[in-house]
Amino acid sequence: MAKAPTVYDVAQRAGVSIATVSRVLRRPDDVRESTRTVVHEAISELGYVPSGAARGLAARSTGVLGLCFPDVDGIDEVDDLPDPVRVGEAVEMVRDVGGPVTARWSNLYLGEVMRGAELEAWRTGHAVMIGVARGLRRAQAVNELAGRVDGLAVLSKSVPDDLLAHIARRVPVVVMAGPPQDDAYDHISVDNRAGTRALVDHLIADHGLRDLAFVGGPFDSPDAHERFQGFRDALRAAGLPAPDEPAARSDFTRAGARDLARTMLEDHLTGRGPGDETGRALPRALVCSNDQTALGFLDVLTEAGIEVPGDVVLTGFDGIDATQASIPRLTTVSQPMVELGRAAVELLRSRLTDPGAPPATVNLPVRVLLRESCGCA
Amino acid sequence: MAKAPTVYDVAQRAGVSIATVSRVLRRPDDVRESTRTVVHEAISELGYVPSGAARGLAARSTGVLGLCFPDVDGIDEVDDLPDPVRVGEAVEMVRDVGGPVTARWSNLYLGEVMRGAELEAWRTGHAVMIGVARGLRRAQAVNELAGRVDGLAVLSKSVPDDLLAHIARRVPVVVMAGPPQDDAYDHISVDNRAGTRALVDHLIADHGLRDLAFVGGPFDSPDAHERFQGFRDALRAAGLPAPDEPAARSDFTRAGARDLARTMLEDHLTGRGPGDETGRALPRALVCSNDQTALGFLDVLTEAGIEVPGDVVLTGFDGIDATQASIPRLTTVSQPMVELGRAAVELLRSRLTDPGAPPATVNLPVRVLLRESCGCA
DNA sequence: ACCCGAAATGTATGCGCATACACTCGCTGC
DNA sequence: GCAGCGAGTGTATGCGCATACATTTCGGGT
Repeated sequence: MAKAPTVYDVAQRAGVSIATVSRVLRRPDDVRESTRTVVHEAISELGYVPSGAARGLAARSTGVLGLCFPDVDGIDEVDDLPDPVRVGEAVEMVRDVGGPVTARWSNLYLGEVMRGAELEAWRTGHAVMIGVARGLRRAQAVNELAGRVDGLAVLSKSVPDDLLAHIARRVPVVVMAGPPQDDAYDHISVDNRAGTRALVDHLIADHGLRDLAFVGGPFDSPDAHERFQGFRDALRAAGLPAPDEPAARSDFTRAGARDLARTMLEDHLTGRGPGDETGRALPRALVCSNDQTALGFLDVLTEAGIEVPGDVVLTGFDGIDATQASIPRLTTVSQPMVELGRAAVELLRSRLTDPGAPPATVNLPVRVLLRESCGCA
Repeated sequence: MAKAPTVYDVAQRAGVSIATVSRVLRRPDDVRESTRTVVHEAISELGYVPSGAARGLAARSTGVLGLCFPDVDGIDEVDDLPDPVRVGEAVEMVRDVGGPVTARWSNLYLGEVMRGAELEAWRTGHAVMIGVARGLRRAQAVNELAGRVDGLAVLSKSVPDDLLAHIARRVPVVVMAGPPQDDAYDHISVDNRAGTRALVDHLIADHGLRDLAFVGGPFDSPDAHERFQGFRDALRAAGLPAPDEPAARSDFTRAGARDLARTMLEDHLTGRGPGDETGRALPRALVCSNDQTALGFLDVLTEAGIEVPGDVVLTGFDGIDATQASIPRLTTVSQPMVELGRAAVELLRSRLTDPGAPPATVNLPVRVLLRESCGCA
């Protein structure tokens, strides 16, 4: 690393001009084979690696696409960081007494989106740079990311609107997993509504259920809202009355859902008076707005001796791994995480090709996974 | 995106020189407040985002750190890509009849490593660029990555030696999760040996086990080898005879482990002659070189009516999520994935600070998770 | 008012590369 | 024997910024 060799060094060593060196790398067919060989030898001997910065500057395009995620760790400032494991520390023995399974869903989610993006980027010869819009210096971080890339895919809600508007003046922006929205950006969204609709259609048509309730999510979650709409679509299509509001709202966490479930259970019991049979007052099916919610309900229902799917049918949304491990396994709707990343990059590329096209929205299809919790084998 | 504004545009609009604009961004304290305000206004009005390429070129440092992963998808060429989900396709209904839980361990693993790296990079104001050394154009991809970063963290085995040597002449390289090796690079490794040692110490000391066997991994896995060494360390320390070779070798997959387990079970049974009690011939404890192997064994043992930990004690290594969902839950050793990424970036930074220091190797401690499969509560 | 040092700002240059354009050859065709 | 041509190569320039250095402005002391 004494001093990284440049085109000039290579040119001198190979006895050619820098233009030829550059051509050997960029447009090999324009150079005679014998010359090419000489240059390659010089490159190899010197350990030459072209500077991406210089190339990017000269070519007016970096060949890098950016991916911007929200901060799932909830770290606001440098001080919030947990201490790193100290090097040389002894092996730690932990008596793991159980408790809720570690929730790494969001990490997996982001990881898969990244994988999809990287895959598609690689296919087309792009590199991927990631950034997390986190902390007080968020604006600066996002700006720097935007300054280094040819296009930026942003996970919905990870960047404040004004900041997004600012960087969008420099690079094309694709918003991932947000609600289809009528702004100036391209969008990749997940078909929450159609997914829930298909799931509930199945519950009604194939399992003959008519008494269904929807457990919603936070008020500010567009996903939860869309899923509720899908729920209503299905009910209406079946000629059933569709509620205006979810029967309840979870905070999307398993623990929160447990509390909610306990409350609901009590209400139903007391509301029916003493001596009533457990759970009879519950809806026949609970369609939850996400998996964590469904799993929390499952915990409480099982604990209370209410059988799933016998007494109550339960479904989730997202397709997290834990839904395969629960008893019974949870019927859910699987998110196209990898596709999300791929589609975002694909859309960015087409935007770069045709900057003038009107903003596009791509709605990705989902997959309904039918398992035991809805009564399927 | 008509034409991204530059410092010149901002300078003109603000009525200052480009040097002042640059200073407002890089060293705000050198600029009078009133001037700063004017410049910031111009920046905001024009939608100015500094070019990372130009800055990198001028500053001779990009502020980007690279992360290079192997291709876990096994994609060699562009043609190998699975078709992306088609847009506008209908919701797919999948009857999920069970089978092995989807193995997303490696994705999670890489994702967590990335998360750790990003976290540490963010802390110090760096960006992270990822690359997957995949396909036939691997050399080019890695070169481009190296050309764009100030330092590169490479997952062991993801880059061929000669290529690594080439790029190491341009940027500092840290090798992650490889065996401690005496090459010119900095290394971050996981203390496989001490982890297994501690685990087996526990089996011997706390559970009084004396008849233990090690289920190894592939011959070419340094990790598996180190874990075996830890196993032997513990036996020897307890005055027990230590085998020269693992009792068997798995291919690190759950399915492969199942096959292996069945074969072993048959051998033991037939070797003992008819009428013998099931499983009595098996070792009292099976220390597996990774979790997938242990889970595969668990599948087969359970199927055969052999109780874990009653008849056979079983342990794994890695700490994948599935070990929390198995019955019984698997005692294992958890990998410091996030720390791996953090430590890599930390090491890169110190290397950038002091290029002259001798190559360093950091050995990350692991955590032993004691659960039911070894007899712990 | 004037001088001097510090603070603030401007000017000029180079980072390493891609590329437009100019140039040199070796041929072909006449 | 020379114009014309294309393949191969060299020369010169600019990409947008950071920064060394030059210059101006400002404030305080006398």
